[in-house]
This record gives sequence, C-alpha cells and structure tokens, in this order.
Amino acid sequence: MLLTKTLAEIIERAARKAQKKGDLPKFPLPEVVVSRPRQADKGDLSSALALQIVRPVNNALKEQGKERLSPIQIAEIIKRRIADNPYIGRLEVAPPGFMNIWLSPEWVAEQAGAIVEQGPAYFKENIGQGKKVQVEFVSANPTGPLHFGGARNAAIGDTLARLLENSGYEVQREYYVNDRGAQVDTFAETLWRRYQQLHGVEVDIPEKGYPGAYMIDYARAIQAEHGDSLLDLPREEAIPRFRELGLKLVLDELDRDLAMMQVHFDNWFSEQSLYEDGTFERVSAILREQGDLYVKDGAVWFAASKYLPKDDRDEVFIRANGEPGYYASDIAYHYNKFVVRGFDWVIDVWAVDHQNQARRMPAMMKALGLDPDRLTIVLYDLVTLKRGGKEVKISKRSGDIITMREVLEEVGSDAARYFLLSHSNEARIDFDIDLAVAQSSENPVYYIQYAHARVSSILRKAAAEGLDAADADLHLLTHPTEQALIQKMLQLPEVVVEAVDRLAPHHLPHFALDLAKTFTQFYGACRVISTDPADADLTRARLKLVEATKTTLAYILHLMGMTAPEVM
RNA sequence: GCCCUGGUAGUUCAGUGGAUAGAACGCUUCCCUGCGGAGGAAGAGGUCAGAGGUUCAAAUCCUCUCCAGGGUACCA
Repeated sequence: MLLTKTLAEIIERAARKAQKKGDLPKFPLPEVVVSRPRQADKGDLSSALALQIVRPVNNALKEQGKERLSPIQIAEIIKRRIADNPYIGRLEVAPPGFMNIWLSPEWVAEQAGAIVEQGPAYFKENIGQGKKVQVEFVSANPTGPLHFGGARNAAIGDTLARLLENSGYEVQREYYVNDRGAQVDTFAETLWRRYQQLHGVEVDIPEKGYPGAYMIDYARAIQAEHGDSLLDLPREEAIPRFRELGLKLVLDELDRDLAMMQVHFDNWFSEQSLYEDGTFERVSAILREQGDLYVKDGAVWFAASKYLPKDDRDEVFIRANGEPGYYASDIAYHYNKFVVRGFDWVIDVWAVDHQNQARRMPAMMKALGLDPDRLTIVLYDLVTLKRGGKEVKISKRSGDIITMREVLEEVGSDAARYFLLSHSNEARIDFDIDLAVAQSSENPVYYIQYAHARVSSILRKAAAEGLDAADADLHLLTHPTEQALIQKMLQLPEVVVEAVDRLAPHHLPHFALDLAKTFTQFYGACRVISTDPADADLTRARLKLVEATKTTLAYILHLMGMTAPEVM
C-alpha cells in the first residue's frame, strides 16, 4: 500500500466532511499531498493542506461576510473531522499550519508480519494494469563489443524494465539491431579483409573501417570454423557472407556480455527485417498518401514540420543515393512497435547525444496517427571512466575500446550496476574503477549486501537453535530502531512509484543504502536472539522483523538487478 | 548563434513548492569480554554558481548572467 496516498485520502475525506458540515466553505479542494518531514519532531508524515487552501477559504468567508480563518484554525477544523483509522497514532497541528502525523506504533509493528506474509507483493502497486510496454535499450551498433558507455544504458533500461514488471505492466525488453546500412557494410568489408590477411593475402583494411584488434579475433573465429573456404568468394558474395557471419559473432558476444550484468533481452529486432517484410513500403505509402513526403535536392523528405512547431526541420526520408535515411527506419520501426505489435507504451533508452533525434519523434508519432505520449524517450548522459581520479578514454585512437566486459570483470556486475544506477539520468557520471572495486566500507554496495548476509546469518542461527517467529506478538516491537526499520520498509512502495512515474531508477540505490543503514542501527541497538528464556517472546517478534527485512532487502536488490548474498 | 542538460559539504552524489538543505566517503571525539566490526554513537563541515522575480512558503518555478558538457548531417 501507498501510505502517503492512504493518509492523503483520509485527510481529503476529513476536509470534504468539514465542508459538508459547514465548518469550512465549499470550493474545489486541491490534490492533497502527504509528505515525509525531514525532522523527527515534525512527525512521520505531514500535510500542508491547510496552508494551501487559506486563500480560497478566506475568499469564500469574505463573500459570506464572515471572519477569516488562520491556517492553524483550518488545520484544527480538518483534524476534528478525521475519521477513525488504524494508521494515525497522533496528529498535531503545528505552525504555520501543518498537520503532523505520527503513525500508530501498533499498526507499524503489525506491518512486519504483513511483509513476511505477503512477500514482495506487499511493496507492489498495480500502476500498469496489465498494459503492454516495451523497453528498448542498449541497441548499440552491432559492429563490435559493447564499450563501457553501453553499460549505463543497460543498467537503466533493465532496471526500468524490472520496475515496470513489478508495477503491473507486461514488459518486453528489446534490442534494436542496426544490421543494415553503410556501417555494417564497412564492418563486413573490414572483417573480410582481416580474414584474407590471416591467410596471407596482402590487403589493407578500409580507410574508414574498424581498426580495432577485436576484428582480428572475429576473423580468427571465422577462420576456425570455415578454414580457407571463403577465400575465393567474389566481393559481391563475400560482403553479405561476412556481414552475416560477423553479425552472428557480435550478437553472440553482446548477449554473453550483457548476461554478465544480469541483462537478458526478450527480443533482438532486426532493422533489415523492416525492409524485407514490407513494413517500410507500407509506411512509405501511408506517408505518401497523407502528402507528408516531398522531393528536394534529389532526396525524399518527410515533412516533420507539418506536425511540429515551425522551428523544427524536415527529415530526409530517402537519401539522394536511394538509401533510406535512419529516420525512415525509425518510422518503420515504431510503426511496427505500435501498429503491428500493439504495445500500449514504448520506452526507448538513448544516450544524450541523440537528443535531437528524440525531439523529432513526436512528429513521426503524429504522422502515424499515434498519440505521442505513448512513446517516451529516456535520455541519459554519458559516462567517463576514471582510474585513481584520472580519466581513461573509453575509445582509443587505435580503434580499441574499454569494453563493458573488461570493466565488469574488474569491478563486478553488482558494483557496476549500483554505481551506474545511483546517479540521475541527466547527470554525467565519473565512474572511478578504483573506487568501485574497493571492497571496503567506502563502497556502499558491500554495506547493503552485507546487511542482507547478516540478516541471513541471524535467521540461520535461529533455525539452528530451533527458534522461529511463529505466533510472534509483534506489538513488542516498540524500540525506536525497530519502529524506524519498519517505517523505512513502508517507504519502499513510494520509492518504486516515484521511480516509475519519473522513469528515474536512481532512487533505488539511495533507498537501499538507507534501508541497510536503518537495519544496522537496529542490529546495533537490539539483540535479536536472546539467551535469556524470559525474552523468548521478544526474540520471536524480532525474528519476524528480521525476516521482513530480508524480504525487503532482497526485493530492492532484485529491482536493481543485484545479487542478495546469503554469505559474503 | 540557437536548443538541451548539469553547477548543492573537502570529495562523490541525492533532494522538481514546505518547516532547521541530506547521505556516503574523508576528518574529530567516544564505544569492542554479545546474533557476522565490511560496525555503532556524537560532532565539525554549505553564499544550494551569481543576480533579479513569482509565492504565505523557492535548492526546487520564471528571467538574465557566468562556468562545464552535449546537440544543431542526405552519420546512426
């Protein structure tokens, strides 16, 4: 459940009742917001509703010739109309007009049991109502291994997918494979020449080809499988053959590398297929019939300006050389996503250097007769790699790159995902390998996982001693650190809803650290397994609390795509 | 030029209209004869880049300026 929403509804009902009973004048209430104050002495939750409505209240009172009310008086009036409920333990009106709420400690304590009983379901809100959503991410050009920049895309995209599938959406993860066009041809050409070189043929790789050493590895892999049987192919056969062989090698490698960071795609979508199954023709016909296409300078243009404010420019649809431009592929691709496959919502995760392209997408949606709001482009800023405070270039002049695989092998998937996720999408990231790899208290990743391992250890010990939490009297959980721990867990649904609303996964790692911290404080203050028989009841209650903590920590780690270790 | 995004503690970063701006790391002091010390408690540390404005209330919204990065292709 969303506690803030539940309490907002209670307050809203009280305000309405006050209006109905004539305590307050009638006017449309604003949305009631309940938030969490920073200071403990302001309560667990708080609403500023009285402050928000002073003006309409007093305007109405003035019209009626009555005396004006202060925000504090308004808050008191609302307070008196609050219905009985299990959540609120105490509600105080505080200057200048806040309503501060302390949760009922009994209700809070009971939630430890509810969390254990319901498991992760306790934290889930059905926002999606079964809507079909596609998250398309990574989608790096299939011309070599993923460089480290792609890891951020993978972390964001996959975590968004996890957030959505745990919020009532039906989610598909898709990788868009740009397997046609000049760059793939150049890639095939380079691979062919490298293959020839391996067999002693004196050829150079293309000037604008792919000089990286990994291309030689691909060529070797082809040599290993096909020997010299491809040497005699004429160019017009060699290029498509090497394109096909090379793509397979690259995609296999991408799949393996992404699996290293717990990322698995449901679908790898071929750009080329859009031109083979008639989608491109269909889309061209639609746009032509609508009069959205025109010829200029030998190229066919899409009149994006027809659908967007006049400061936007048109896009090349088919280039003068007869090749479709990338925008043409994008239109066909999104036609396929929405019209053919019927996704209710599509999220594309792009690096910020595609910002201009992102701005043009609404025109495309409108031209296809689709609601632009059904497509969301999540832009994220780039990653710079550092080692000991000094920048390391992700791609080098030689064509060699710092691959995602190398970094993952060094720092591990959990630390990489945690760090990449902990920054807001719009913020640039300085990824310091040395910091991420440090397995010390300065690395929050291990602090969080350590909390989970410690929780697991306590439960193992309890089990070994024949203790369990059955029939625990949870009302014994009154210690401030016990209450604080449960209250922290109660915030998780709000964190997830916020992350989904704003497509901002960076709230998760911050919450996880908070939760681990709160647990460790409880652990430091309260002994769970007591040797004193007189404490048997308290031990049972605390074991329940520890079980709830394990559920919560494991779930948040799962949402981030991180492991929840039983031992470390 | 125009457009987009950042600028918050020594450092790395949270905080998209609420009260005394938070966390981690680092620093200072204290606590280890107990379930895992990869700890716990207390503290120092801020011109929220700057200047105006809107509001009962601004790090948050608006305008301008400064700094950093990105975009502005018949590349993707």
